[in-house]
Amino acid sequence: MTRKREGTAELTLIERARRAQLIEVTIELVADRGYGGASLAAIAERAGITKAAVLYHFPTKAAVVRAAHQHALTALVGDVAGAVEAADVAHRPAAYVRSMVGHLREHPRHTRMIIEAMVHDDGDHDPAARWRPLAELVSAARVARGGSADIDARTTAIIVGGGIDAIVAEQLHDPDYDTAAAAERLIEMLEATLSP
Amino acid sequence: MTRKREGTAELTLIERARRAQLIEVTIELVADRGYGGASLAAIAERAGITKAAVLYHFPTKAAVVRAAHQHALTALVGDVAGAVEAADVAHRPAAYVRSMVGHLREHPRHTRMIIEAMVHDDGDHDPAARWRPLAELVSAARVARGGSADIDARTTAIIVGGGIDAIVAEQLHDPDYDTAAAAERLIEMLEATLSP
DNA sequence: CGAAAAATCTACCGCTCGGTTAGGAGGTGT
DNA sequence: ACACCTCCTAACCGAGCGGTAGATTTTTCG
Repeated sequence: MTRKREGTAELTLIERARRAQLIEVTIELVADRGYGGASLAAIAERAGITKAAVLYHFPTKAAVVRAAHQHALTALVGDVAGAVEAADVAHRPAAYVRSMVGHLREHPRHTRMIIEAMVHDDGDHDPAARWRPLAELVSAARVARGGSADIDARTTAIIVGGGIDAIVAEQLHDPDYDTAAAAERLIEMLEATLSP
Repeated sequence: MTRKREGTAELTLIERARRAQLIEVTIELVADRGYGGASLAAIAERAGITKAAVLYHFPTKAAVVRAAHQHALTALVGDVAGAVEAADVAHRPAAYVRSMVGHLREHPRHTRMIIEAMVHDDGDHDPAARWRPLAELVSAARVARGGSADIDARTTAIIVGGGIDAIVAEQLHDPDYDTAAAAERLIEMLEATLSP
């Protein structure tokens, strides 16, 4: 019986290590072969164990993928949040774009993982929701520059967010692509709508 | 043996009709339930026939999806090409964005079909290639305005293309979203990098 | 050492997938 | 009446999927 520890989990060291390893290989797999290509058998094989062992550590395949997605996502948002808070309000949208593109450049697999999970998994996920933090930074920046709160910061955020995704996608295809320059160009376009 | 007509196909009327119907329901299916949700059984059921009958008209499932994708794509590029040619060179990038967003607004299923096929199907598809026509319009427009050919029209095109995708994705989630206004905002940002 | 607990393996189940095979209904031309 | 072609169905196949059951090895610890 797959009785598992309940409540405030104190995980064994090896359990921790396995979970971390499984998350790692799942990210690799999803990044390289897409969501559908990350079957339990494939995950197990790359981790050097069997399907059943994988399902000993996670209740379902969906849980594995969810954990992998979460792992990639929290690393990203932590990084970006740090960079954004270090900037003054008027330049936070730029800092947001710069740090996000930078992080994704250094962790391309995480990128694919996040995009794949977004696109495929949860049916109707609102794109606007994903970029709402950016929308708020845009509004605040406009105010800080003496303008009115942008009445359609939502649209600006959606467009810029799409630009970020596109830059990262291009880098995934061509590792030599200069994403830093592309980010600056995107920021340039963003600034054009930011000033009053 | 599935011997099929070879060479310069003269298709029967009913064959034409079935093929068109199958393409139609495939587009619906892919748009609503994603690429993976468009199984042969699902396509057949929605068309009122059996899987085997579907495979009588198309050699493989991939061929059905390819045909559906092609159908959606040619309609789009025809529409856009017309609008672009009607504009003078300096304003063609704007016309491109406007007409593409407009077309996709009127045919939301086609949109999903195209995006889904791009993302999922053919492995490593270069995003830059998809937006290369736009990149050329950008270069030409800069020249027409007396500037130098943009040295990184590629990046501009990638960013703007990502913006288009994002606007359309948002419309798919929220049918009341004002894509026309969003397109104008995107054009505004584009124009900022277009003038010398 | 020896028992309990943790981690894993082997073997299987039911399901769905894309695709194949053999054949039959219905119209058409001779 | 017969053969032919088009369009379709019913039944099946092998592979891969996520998941389960029970035995078995490995680790932990008194």
